[in-house]
Amino acid sequence: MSGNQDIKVSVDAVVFGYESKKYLSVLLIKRGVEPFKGGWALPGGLVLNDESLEDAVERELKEETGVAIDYLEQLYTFGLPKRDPRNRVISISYFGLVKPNHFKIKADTDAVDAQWFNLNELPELAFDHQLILDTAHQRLKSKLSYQPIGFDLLNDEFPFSDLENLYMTILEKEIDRRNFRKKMLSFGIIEETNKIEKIGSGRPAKLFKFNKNKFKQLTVNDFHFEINFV
Amino acid sequence: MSGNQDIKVSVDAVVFGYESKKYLSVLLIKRGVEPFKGGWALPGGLVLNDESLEDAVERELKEETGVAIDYLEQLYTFGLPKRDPRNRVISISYFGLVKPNHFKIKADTDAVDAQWFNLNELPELAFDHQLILDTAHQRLKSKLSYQPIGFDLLNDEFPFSDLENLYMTILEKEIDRRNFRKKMLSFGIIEETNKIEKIGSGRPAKLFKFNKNKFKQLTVNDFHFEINFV
DNA sequence: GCAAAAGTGTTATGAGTACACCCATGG
DNA sequence: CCATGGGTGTACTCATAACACTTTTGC
Repeated sequence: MSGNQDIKVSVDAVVFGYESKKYLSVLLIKRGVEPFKGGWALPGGLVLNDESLEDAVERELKEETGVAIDYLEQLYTFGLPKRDPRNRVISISYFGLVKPNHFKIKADTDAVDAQWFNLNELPELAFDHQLILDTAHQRLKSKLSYQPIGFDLLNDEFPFSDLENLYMTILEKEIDRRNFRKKMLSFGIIEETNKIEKIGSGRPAKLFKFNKNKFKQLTVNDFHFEINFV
Repeated sequence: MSGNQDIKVSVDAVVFGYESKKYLSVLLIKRGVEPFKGGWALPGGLVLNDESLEDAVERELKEETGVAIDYLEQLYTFGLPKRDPRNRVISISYFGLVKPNHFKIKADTDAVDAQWFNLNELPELAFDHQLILDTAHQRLKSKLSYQPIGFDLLNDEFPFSDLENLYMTILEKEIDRRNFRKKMLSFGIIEETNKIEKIGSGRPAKLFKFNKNKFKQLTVNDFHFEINFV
């Protein structure tokens, strides 16, 4: 019952980014060692003896990709005996989001081969990483409806159309713009700035801001965020 | 980055039971070894090298309590370096439910000291087990509203009042009986049996049954279960 | 016939849904 | 003045919420 357990502990992160009006992206790294050398995988690695799981994820992300993360939560722990072909390694997976601002991959690191992939054009992934990714994608889809995490995929100030498009892209649904805006604003957690963004053609858009503090206040008094459309 | 990682992997289970019209119970065991020898803790233990995490939980539950579990899902992984005072041990926690039928604790086992505790009258718990328990309690509360897991806390056939009381107990809310019944039945996942239960005083109650297959069918076609009352 | 719990229907209110035109800008 | 995307209001429908009396049994 003790002494001879031989299991390694690793963390892996599924980090999503959103390119305005386009698609979801996922952060992957090219493996430099066997197994699956040269293949693509989620950023991650073994946990050090004296660091917390969260610290491990953040360290690995920094080392392997240099990307700064805006939202991070634990996803699920994958532990089938054969998920790593060599040793037994269980993986505590994390789910992360980054704002477009923080997309930049720094090249000053070990495993230089970090890259954003369109979620619809993924390469084959090492280990059970496709399963982990699917789990994260599922989590993103469902959380979007009952927690205001979408804002961590947008810059601090954003035009309303970005928010609309984000929801439509992730939920893979058409959403009525008027109803969406009405409901979003009704929560009272989005503020209008007095800035205006002019890009491309068409009428310039007002910029809005998510008021995180307001949201936290409301949450205390059994306030419920929910966005659900047919 | 490899070779000298020294972290043990354990599983722990928070198993809830419901005593009709009374209260929620949690399954605990009395520890036979240090640390916290003689104290109460969640059932669990180290994962064996060649078993899956789920197998480990089920094995430990069987060994330590003899209780057969009706619902089991992964809860959260706790991994702070100091959560175990001696070695580093991360714990993958699970969330379980048992029907009243299966409450019996078999005494033919190692750690004989397994016992059900009223959730409102808990002893002090070993390690960070109170935190794990709180997390599980939270999960139970929130899942009850959007997944039909309440049925795994009742016998296969139950009077409607049991279901009502279960929801009121767990959600700590008064619920209008007429509206509750109307909504529950409207999902079409509960069947009336032609049995009747007479107990104590008052009018005897019809017994109902949860139709799991019907529920699964519906789930495929974007059916959404949700019970929310003010 | 009294106590205890089971069973049942209607109305009012508010949230969700469907739907289409005008506005501001750049070229 | 045309193309492009931003910004806005109303009416209908349906789900939720509030609410109280009757029925069946045991004692």
